[in-house]
Amino acid sequence: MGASKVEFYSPEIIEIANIAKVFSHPARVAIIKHISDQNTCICNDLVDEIGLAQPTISQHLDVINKAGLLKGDYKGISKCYCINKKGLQNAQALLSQFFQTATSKCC
Amino acid sequence: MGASKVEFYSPEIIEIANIAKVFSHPARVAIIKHISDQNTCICNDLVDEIGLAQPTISQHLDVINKAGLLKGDYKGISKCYCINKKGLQNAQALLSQFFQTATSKCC
DNA sequence: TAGTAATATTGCAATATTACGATATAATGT
DNA sequence: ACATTATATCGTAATATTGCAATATTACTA
Repeated sequence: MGASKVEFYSPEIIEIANIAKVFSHPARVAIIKHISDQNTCICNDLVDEIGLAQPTISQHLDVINKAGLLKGDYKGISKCYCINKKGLQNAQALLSQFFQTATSKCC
Repeated sequence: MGASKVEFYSPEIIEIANIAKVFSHPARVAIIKHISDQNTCICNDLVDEIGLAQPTISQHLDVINKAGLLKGDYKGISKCYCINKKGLQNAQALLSQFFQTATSKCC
């Protein structure tokens, strides 16, 4: 991020930024889109689909997961990732509330 | 961004990521929030409000502006930034459409 | 025209992110 | 137990972002 001064912002603002950061890389948008399209997913699928190496996909999945947007269950060897609907809805609510307020107040 | 492979993604996905990137830093969220709260704004205000140096604020404003989220008019010496309501609504629409599709399809 | 104030640009240092090869871990099948 | 397969972690190189001091630019004013 560069020399960061994140500590000065309100929790609400930091939360918005953190959510947006998840979607700020096309690989993660593509991953979320692909998983939700499939309803369920295996990581190896993603490697073929997205065109990035397996560790890179794993890393992106971790970011998405830490934001609370994934549910992962092991089914045999492969890990089945699903979108955490509640998490995604929560993210949507936070962003749309921010947008709502901003657009209603602006000139 | 690190070694980047942005070229492989669909225009829709890249657009989502680009919009999200604007909101992915708390300073920019705070700037957008402050400007919309005030309806109109002078950059020097932001320096006091956000607690970053003037060049840094100017840089962030440029990012927000290039995403089409600002309207700037010179009124005297100071530049009056307003939120571009259409741009913000467009951003909101794109994101909420993505969320809508994702949540409706996921398990 | 010189001085002042507001904003933009430049250059650079500090930090964060991204990508991937190598390797570790975990579960399954033989 | 050993090989195989799927995923995670580690280490590191390449790149991007952030922040600011110094400086330039622009508009106003005396």
